[in-house]
This record gives sequence, C-alpha cells and structure tokens, in this order.
Amino acid sequence: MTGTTVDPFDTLVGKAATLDDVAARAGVSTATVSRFVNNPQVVAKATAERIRAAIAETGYIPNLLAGGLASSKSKMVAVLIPYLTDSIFNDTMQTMAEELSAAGTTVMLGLTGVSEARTEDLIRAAISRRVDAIIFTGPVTPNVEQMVRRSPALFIQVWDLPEHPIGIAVGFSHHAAGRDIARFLMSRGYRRPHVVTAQGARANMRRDGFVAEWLAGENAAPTEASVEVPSRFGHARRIFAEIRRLDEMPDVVVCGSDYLAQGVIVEALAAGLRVPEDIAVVGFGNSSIAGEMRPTITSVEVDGARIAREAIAAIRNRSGAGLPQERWIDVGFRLVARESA
Amino acid sequence: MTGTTVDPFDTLVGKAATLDDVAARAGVSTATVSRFVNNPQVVAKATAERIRAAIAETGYIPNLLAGGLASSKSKMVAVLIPYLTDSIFNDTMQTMAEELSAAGTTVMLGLTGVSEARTEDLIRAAISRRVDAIIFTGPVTPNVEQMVRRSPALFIQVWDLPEHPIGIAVGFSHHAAGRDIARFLMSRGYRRPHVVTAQGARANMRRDGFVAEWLAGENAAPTEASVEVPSRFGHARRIFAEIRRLDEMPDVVVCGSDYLAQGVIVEALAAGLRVPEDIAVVGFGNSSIAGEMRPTITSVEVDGARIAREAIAAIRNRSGAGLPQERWIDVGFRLVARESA
DNA sequence: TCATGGCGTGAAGGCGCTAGCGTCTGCACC
DNA sequence: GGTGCAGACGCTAGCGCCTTCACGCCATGA
Repeated sequence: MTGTTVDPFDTLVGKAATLDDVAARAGVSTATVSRFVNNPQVVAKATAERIRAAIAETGYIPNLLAGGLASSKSKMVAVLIPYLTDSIFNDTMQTMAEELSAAGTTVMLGLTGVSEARTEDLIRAAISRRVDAIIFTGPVTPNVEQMVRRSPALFIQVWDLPEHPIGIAVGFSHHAAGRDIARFLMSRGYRRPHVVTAQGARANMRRDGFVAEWLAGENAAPTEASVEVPSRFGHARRIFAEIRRLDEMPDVVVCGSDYLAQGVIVEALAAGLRVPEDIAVVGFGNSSIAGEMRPTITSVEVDGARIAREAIAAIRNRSGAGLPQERWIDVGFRLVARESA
Repeated sequence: MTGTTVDPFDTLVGKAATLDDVAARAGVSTATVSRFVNNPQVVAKATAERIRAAIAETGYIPNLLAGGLASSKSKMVAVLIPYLTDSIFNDTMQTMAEELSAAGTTVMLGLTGVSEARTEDLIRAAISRRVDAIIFTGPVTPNVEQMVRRSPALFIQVWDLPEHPIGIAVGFSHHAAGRDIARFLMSRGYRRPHVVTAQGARANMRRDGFVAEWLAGENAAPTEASVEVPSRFGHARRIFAEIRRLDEMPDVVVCGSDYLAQGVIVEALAAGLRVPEDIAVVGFGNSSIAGEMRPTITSVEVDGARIAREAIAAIRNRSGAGLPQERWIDVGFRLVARESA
C-alpha cells in the first residue's frame, strides 16, 4: 500500500482559464464576464447564456486574489478563538462556518490559545488578507487595538460585552451569569459551593459575579479551585481529588464548562457518591451533552448559534447600507435547571 | 448596557500604508522593501534597519491579496472537514491550525457536512483563493476531482488511504483497524459484539473489516446498529435502548467514536450494569476522554496530530524543492486496551 | 593595472480583475 | 423621421505587490 513515488504535480493540465479566456470564447469583453460573475441580472439573457457556456467549457474559476485586490473587498472573515477541542465556542464556530460559507464568504480560522503574541500574529495575518471582518474572542492588547483601529475591517468581539468595544460586541454579561448561578443555588438551599474557575477573563467575571452575590447572601465564602483553559473533562480527576481533601465536602461544584461538569459527575459516581444528593454539579454553556448526560446537567444556556448569526448580520448590515449599528448586542443567557443540581 | 448607536466606521484613520509609502520613507525602491519583507537577509544591514523603522512608523501591513496575485502563491491552505463538534478530526484540526499559522500560513476552514453540493462549493472557493493546498477528508465526487485536477493546489486526503488518491493521502487502513478490533475481542473471549456504525465511507470500511474477520473466526454474525454522523455522545440513549430490546444482550459494544462509547458507558452504568463485566465497550479515535473516563475506554489510537504534521510537511516539501513524494503516507493506528473491554 | 565576479539595488512589466466612465444600440414617443 | 432614454456593453486605468533584468560598485585575483 506504500512505496510508489510520484510527482503530485502531474495532475495539472495547462494553465487555469482567466476572465480573458472566457471573454474571448464568449465573444464579449472581460467587463461583461465580470458583471455576469458578480451580478448576473445586469447582463442580457442571451449574452449570459453564451458566457455561462464559455465558463463551463473552460472550467473557469475566478481568481479572488485578483478580484479582492481590484475591489478591495475580500469576502473573507477571520474567526479567532482560543481552542477547538472541548471548546465552549464550538456551537458558535460551527454555525459561523456554516452560515458564512453558505453566503459565499470564506472563513479564516485562527487559534489564539492564550498567547498574546500568537493573537497579534493572527490579527496581523487577517488584516494582511484584508478580511471584511474579524470575529474575536479574548482580551484585546494595545497592539491589537492599534492594528484593528487602523484597519477597515469590522471588529466584532463575541461572547462578551466589554465596556468599550473597538467595533461592536455580541455577547452577554458573565458577571450576571455568575450572579444568577449563585441565586439559583441559594434558592435550592445549597450551602457550601466549590467554585472551579478557568484562567481567563470571562471565567473570572463569572466567578466574581458568583462570589459577590454569594457573600451578599450572608454566606461563608465558597471554596475555590482553578484549572487551565480550556476547562476540560480531564481536569475533573484532580479537581475531585482536591475536593475530597477539603475539610468539609462541598454540597455543589460550580464548573466552568459542561465538559468539566461531566467529568466531575463521572468521578463522583465512580467514587460511589450520588449526584445530586451527595454532591451536586453545575455546568456552563449548555452543550449538547448537558441534556444527554446521566444525570442531566444543570447549566447556563448561551445561544452560541445566535451569537454567530448576530455577528454575521452585523457584517452584512455594514457591507450593505453601512447603517449605524448597535454597539452592543446582548443575547442574554438562561439558567437551565436539570437533574444534577 | 445597550442602546447607544454609533458608526463602527469611525475607528478608521486615513488609508492603509502601502509598499510605496514605506519605500519613500526609507528612501529605497519598492523592490527593496518587498525583498526585505519576504527575504530579509538579502538586503544590506543598514538598508534593512531603515526599512524596519519606516514600517514601524507607518504601521505598514502587507497586502497579501496583492502579493498573492503577483506571486501566484497565496500562503493559504484550505482544510475541509465534515463537522467541528464532537469530531474525531479535532486533534488533527487543532494541530493543523496551530502549526500552519505558526508557519505564517493562513487556514481556510470549510465544513462540508455531508452535502456534496456544499463540498463542491467549498472546493471551488478554495481554488478561487488560489490556496497552496487543500486538505480534505471525505469522498471525492467527479466534479471535485475534475476541479482539483485542473488546479495547481496540492490535494491531500487525510484520515484515509484511498487506492487512487488524486494528490497524496495521509491516513491509515480503516479496514485493518476494524479487523484488529475483531481480533482483540476474540482474543479476550467476547462472543456477541454489537457493532454501531456511522453513516460514512470510513466507518463502513471499519465495519466491513470487523465483520469479515469476525466471521472468519467461525463466529455468528454480530448484531448491528447505525447512527448519523458525527457519531456523538447523545446517540447513546437510542443505541442503548435498542440493545436492551435485543433477544440476547451483546457482551461488547463496538462504537464509532469515543464520544459514543462514553455515552454508552454512561447509559449502562445508569441502568445498573457494570462495565466491562456486564457489558464491555470499545471506542475509536483515542480522544483525550478515552483515558480520562471511568472506566477508561479501550480505543484505537490514531495520531491525528501526526496526520496534520505529515500533511504540512508534504506541503512544505512541495513548495520547496518540489521533490517527488510518497503518494501514501500510512500513519498506522494502535489498539489501546483499557478498562472498558 | 585590468578583467572577474559578487552583492545590493532600481526600473519596469505584469499578475487577473473591477469599476467608473463612455459609447452604442434599440425602442417608444412625438 | 427625429429625439430621448435606458439598458447593455467596452475601454481603460489602476489595485499593491513580485520578479526578472540590468546596472553600478567594490573586493578579489592574476
């Protein structure tokens, strides 16, 4: 099945057809072919038919590098997220990629991790390609801000609502989400939460929201733990081991993602504990697994797909009429009570 | 937090600097600046320093649309996978995106789903952007084959080793993987496997490999079930319910992904069964959860990161010397026996 | 001293396409 | 038959950059 050595170049036959080739073949000017490609209804029926045929015969595929250069519109948007695996942004990303390509827009994917240098490189790369928009999730460094302000690309910060967005923001208040989780747990009578926070700005905002509300309720301070981002299933072993070493077992574990929550449940069950009777668990993100796990996981639903759609609408809106837009789009969140807490 | 209406355009200050601006400021020709940007070591030390300063002062960011057009090299590769969520390609994708952007190459992401039309659109879009390579996973339709053969882009099929790859292939034999799972289960004394296959070419090859080997061992035919792709955690409920309705309970469930395997384990445990004593489970892909689940999941390890690296090496190799390359790169696989079977 | 050869640089011609500006044609109307 | 008016189309000047070619300069060796 291996060993044969070939030159993969050999598949190429001749040179790719250009607008000129098509135009010559159809007996029209390049301008008309260009119009046909970008705006078919402005060319006459008969001409359109000839051009269509010429394109089919030549196998012409437009060169968007040239087109983008000439029109200074790239029909490309960059989407920058920290991780792909076990990521809370998965739904957003999936919807984004689906809807953008359905609309004929190319998606440039960038994985920033937690590195500022990497982030800046990716922003620079995006601007280099003259993307129409940059969809971004994460903290904005001064360098990034400067580059972005200089660029005509629309800058969209998603999954958060910063006070001073550079462009526009589509997200929700993480502080409020944390607060609502605290209220929910208090209403259910939980007394000793253990808060597991991932090392990231947004997770910290939720944590602060939770703790502030919790303390406002005249409760003792919750115990806490921290995990690296992304907050994954696999972190659960250590987290659970730590919990067992606490002086007093918490009665509920507040997790930064449903994957981590799932892991904690698995560990608890394996240790012979009942969930939620012996220990309750709360997730975040309402990933599909939250409703599918046994027990089902109480979580905070964030409509990732809607975030994607709002972002895309903003892009379309701007490239169209250039209307003034809302600077913040709050998609809210919703606590979904299930079996685990 | 909302309501203020602004024009996000207001962030733009003037026009982006071009090569000419930098050249004028540094007192050199555009050719020299271009050389500095693409191949710094060929310009003299002192000149380089002047150019560096000019770039910093102007905030120049190269226009890769123009650069690509002129050089007919886009420094961009398209990566086309079916899904992002719960996908077995996640590791490959993550590594791909990390290493490519580290190498200054832009990643164009395309989600093909299971639609041939969508796939063809994405291939066309990739060629439109004159990508250097297309990394592809899935069946190749005649239309795709034709477009790809006409294009100078390197076509790399990953996660599989088709008999007649269009460009090159990086993967492993799914048939052999299925066969080895069968052998493993026979050696462990299992008698009644239940095979859950996702609706996809590769999954079917594994299934065929499994069944052929199983029957060769003078065993009764296994029971089977099928799930939509991607084979996810959430499918487990239905699968498990079906299993319970079988005349005879299987003693092992062979799953198309670790996520599904995880789901089956959760269902089994929730039903009071012991894993693997009452029912064993085998996954596929050796995702991180396989080693983290309780019980840990027996799975087939495929080095997704290596697939990514081999693919990238092939691209680099070709754009460099253009050496003849292996047409097939077999990264193999490895059955990892753990607690669940 | 003079040829030789690098090395660093500049000039100029595209790369393939778009968009503004103009022209031409056909048709309705007077 | 002349006029006006669109609709359809062609011309042309770039978009910003890369790359070949040629040139001048200086160090080297004979």
